[in-house]
Amino acid sequence: MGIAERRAREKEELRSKILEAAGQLFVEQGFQNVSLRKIADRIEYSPATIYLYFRDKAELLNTLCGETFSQLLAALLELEKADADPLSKLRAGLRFYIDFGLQHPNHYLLTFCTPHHHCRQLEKTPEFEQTNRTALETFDCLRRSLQHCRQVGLLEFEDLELTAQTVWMFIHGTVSLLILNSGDPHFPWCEKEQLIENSLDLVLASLKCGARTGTTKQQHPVAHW
Amino acid sequence: MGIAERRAREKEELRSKILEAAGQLFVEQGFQNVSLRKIADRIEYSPATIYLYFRDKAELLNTLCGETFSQLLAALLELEKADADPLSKLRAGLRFYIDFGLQHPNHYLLTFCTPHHHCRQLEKTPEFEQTNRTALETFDCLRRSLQHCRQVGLLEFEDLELTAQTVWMFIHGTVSLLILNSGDPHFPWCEKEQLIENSLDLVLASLKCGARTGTTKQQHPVAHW
Amino acid sequence: MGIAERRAREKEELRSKILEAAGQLFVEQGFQNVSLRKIADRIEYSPATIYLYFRDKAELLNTLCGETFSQLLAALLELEKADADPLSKLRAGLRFYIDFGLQHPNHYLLTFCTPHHHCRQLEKTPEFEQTNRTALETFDCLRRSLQHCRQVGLLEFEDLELTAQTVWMFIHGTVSLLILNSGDPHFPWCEKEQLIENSLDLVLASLKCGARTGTTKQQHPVAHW
Amino acid sequence: MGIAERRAREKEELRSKILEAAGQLFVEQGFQNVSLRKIADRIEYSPATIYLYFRDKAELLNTLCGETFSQLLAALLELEKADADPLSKLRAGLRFYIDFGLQHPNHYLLTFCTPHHHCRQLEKTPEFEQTNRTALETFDCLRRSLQHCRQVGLLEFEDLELTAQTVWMFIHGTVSLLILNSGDPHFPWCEKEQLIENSLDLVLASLKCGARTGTTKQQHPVAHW
DNA sequence: TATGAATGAGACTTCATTCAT
DNA sequence: GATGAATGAAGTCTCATTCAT
Repeated sequence: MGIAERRAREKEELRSKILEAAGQLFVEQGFQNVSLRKIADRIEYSPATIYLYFRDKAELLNTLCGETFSQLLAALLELEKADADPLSKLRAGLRFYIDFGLQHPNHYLLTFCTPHHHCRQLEKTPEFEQTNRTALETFDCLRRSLQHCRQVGLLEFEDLELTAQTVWMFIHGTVSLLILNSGDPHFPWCEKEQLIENSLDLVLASLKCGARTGTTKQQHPVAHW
Repeated sequence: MGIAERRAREKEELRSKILEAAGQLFVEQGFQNVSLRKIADRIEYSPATIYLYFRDKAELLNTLCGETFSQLLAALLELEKADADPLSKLRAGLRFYIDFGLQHPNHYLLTFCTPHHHCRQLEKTPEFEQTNRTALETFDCLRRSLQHCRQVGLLEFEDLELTAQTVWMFIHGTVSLLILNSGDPHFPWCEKEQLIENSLDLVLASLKCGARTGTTKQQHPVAHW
Repeated sequence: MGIAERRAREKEELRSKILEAAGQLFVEQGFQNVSLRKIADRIEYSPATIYLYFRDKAELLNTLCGETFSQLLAALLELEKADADPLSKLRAGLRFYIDFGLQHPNHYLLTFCTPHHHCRQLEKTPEFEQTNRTALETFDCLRRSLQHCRQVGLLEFEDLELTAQTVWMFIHGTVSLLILNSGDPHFPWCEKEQLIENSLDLVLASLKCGARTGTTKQQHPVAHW
Repeated sequence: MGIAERRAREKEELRSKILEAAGQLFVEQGFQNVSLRKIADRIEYSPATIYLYFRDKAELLNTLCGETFSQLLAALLELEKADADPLSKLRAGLRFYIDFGLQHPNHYLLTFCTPHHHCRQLEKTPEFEQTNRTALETFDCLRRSLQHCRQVGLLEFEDLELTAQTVWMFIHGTVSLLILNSGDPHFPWCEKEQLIENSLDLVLASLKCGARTGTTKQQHPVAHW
């Protein structure tokens, strides 16, 4: 009994070690430059061992993304239950999303900033379906939160879906640039905390005023390249 | 003299050919799938020839991005001269930036969505310096444009630098997600044009209302992972 | 006592299961594509278990071939007992050999069409000795059958051993080409049944006429390559 | 001029070296067990170098077979011109075929005794088409030779195609067993030269007597396994 | 007895890069 | 200036085999 338990525990630990090593290497060396061999080297196991835990490289990556989403979703669902006004909760959720990305830069880049050309073949696997469902649920949190704010009159907007997607794009822009360029000495970056809070301020402000009010769509020259 | 001139001209032409072929291939096949051999094949030269023009692959890529963003800068500077109100010109500039990204998705991803681990060794090369200067100048366009709008009372904000960086982050979020996920069938994306225009609307709205007005910074739980 | 017996029986059953699964897989997937893991998967045991029954892959294969050819021998011995004239029985035996090969193409290929480089180490094992004895006995059937035919005047030939070996070579040629190329669309193969019967006709005809009669050994140019 | 020539010569030499090494290794280690690495090691070149001469392993094998056929065909066509009676020429051709196989055992096994599962993808390449055409032409030599013998009354048979294919099967049986088992100490093989000549004697005898004469197709028990 | 876990070796293949010519 | 030839390193992945439990 104890033996079986210990085995299961050890197996789970190695699995985690693989995922952790993979995540670290992605940050250190860039996603494309990490091979299964390097991951195996880092944890001092044979490359073949990895195949005992993940069918192939694609599944390893997918798992990495999936785990990230699960954690994020769980935390966001927790935040929803908080006893606070909808706007505060919206802001807290967005802030949480940003912090989460900054604390898991490798997973974030992997999930949102990397072309997933390998997904074609994964689309039918149950793991992928699961990851996908989690992602959609996560986005649902944002929809709900915005909807709440509108219902109680704290925010104004017409199209919920369009608004939610735009808000996500903005916040994603903040997270991804902070991850990628925070250490770049060639650009006079403002202080990180300031950038985050200002992002949240602007996003919420844009929805408070009623975005469309007085805004005229301008004619713009089309870029031909 | 004529001979030397012709030689110099030919040399420059081949250099351009290489860059052009590389750029095309990036668009066609995606960044990761382009090898020097493929570039060489397309222009019907030997792979070794490329090394007469670029020290290594990194330098080739860096040059390519640099040249691409020179085009962006040139176009944005052109837009500045237009005879229009500052707000329209700001909006046109942002729109142009988005379109540019969508039309050069691979260059955009390479420049803004990829960790640049290879830059260490490039930092001292004159090509890199040049690229960097271009990037800073491009960002200056945004600063100037925002400043104009504030001066004439069309927009309100306190910190110019902070605002410019935040605006860029938002717009970058729009571009990068549109590039990466526009074809993703697993997410109910809104129509691309709608997303772009809504992004511009919201960004400008946030600056019109005076972002800080009435916004209270919320206490938020810190994420521990 | 009962326990020991049951255990021995169970052990023998698992051994049979392994051999059976291996045989099936060879037919289904071709010889080269069968790994120990696939065999283990099919019987729902661990790959390691196979090593409790067979020293290594080579021994497994050897045993498999040995058992298969035991079946051939048994059937041929049965045919011998039939109440028919010797020539009919010779023909029936050869026909049986051909059919057997076509029904066990992978075993046949493995045994007769594949260089046995691994035999060196196997030569001393009792399993190999057994296999070998079976093969020799099988060939003895052919010798006996030919001898019978000669004794009763149905066939004419001088050297029994030489004749038997030649007949086997011919029939082997028929079997092996039918196995390897029967599905080849690039060659205008005659109908399989025709080829088999014609082979038998020609073989027997050659022995009826007295092969040497009137045949002059021709001078032939030696091939130098 | 001299330089280009030398280069071309050197390139051709290396190509030959690769093919030669591959052929040797097939004999020594068995076809399935030869990897590109081993071939590269033997000629003391890098594995990658082989890819400069052959697209992949399949093309290397195909070339090997193709070259063999070409040599065989050329020699057989030469034999056809000889001034001799058709029967002698037929026998000489068959003998030549046997000798050729014994002198190129690796090529022979590769071409005629190995399942060509990899050909599916090759079928459309011009190299494969060429190899195939050569093979068909080679078989045509046999057809013509048999036809000549029949025309001048030296041999009797009904169906030319059926007869040619059967003769080939017989001769192939002789060649392939001699190649594979000539060194087998477990079987009391007759002397090689005797086996060859006896094969030729029997084949020709079977066609002289008129195979069908007096041969009754026997009822035979069907093998059920 | 049976096996889960692990691995060394090796499979085919591609790539960025170098160098003699 | 241009390149044909060559390669070391690395890529993903499979396999027969071992061993502690």
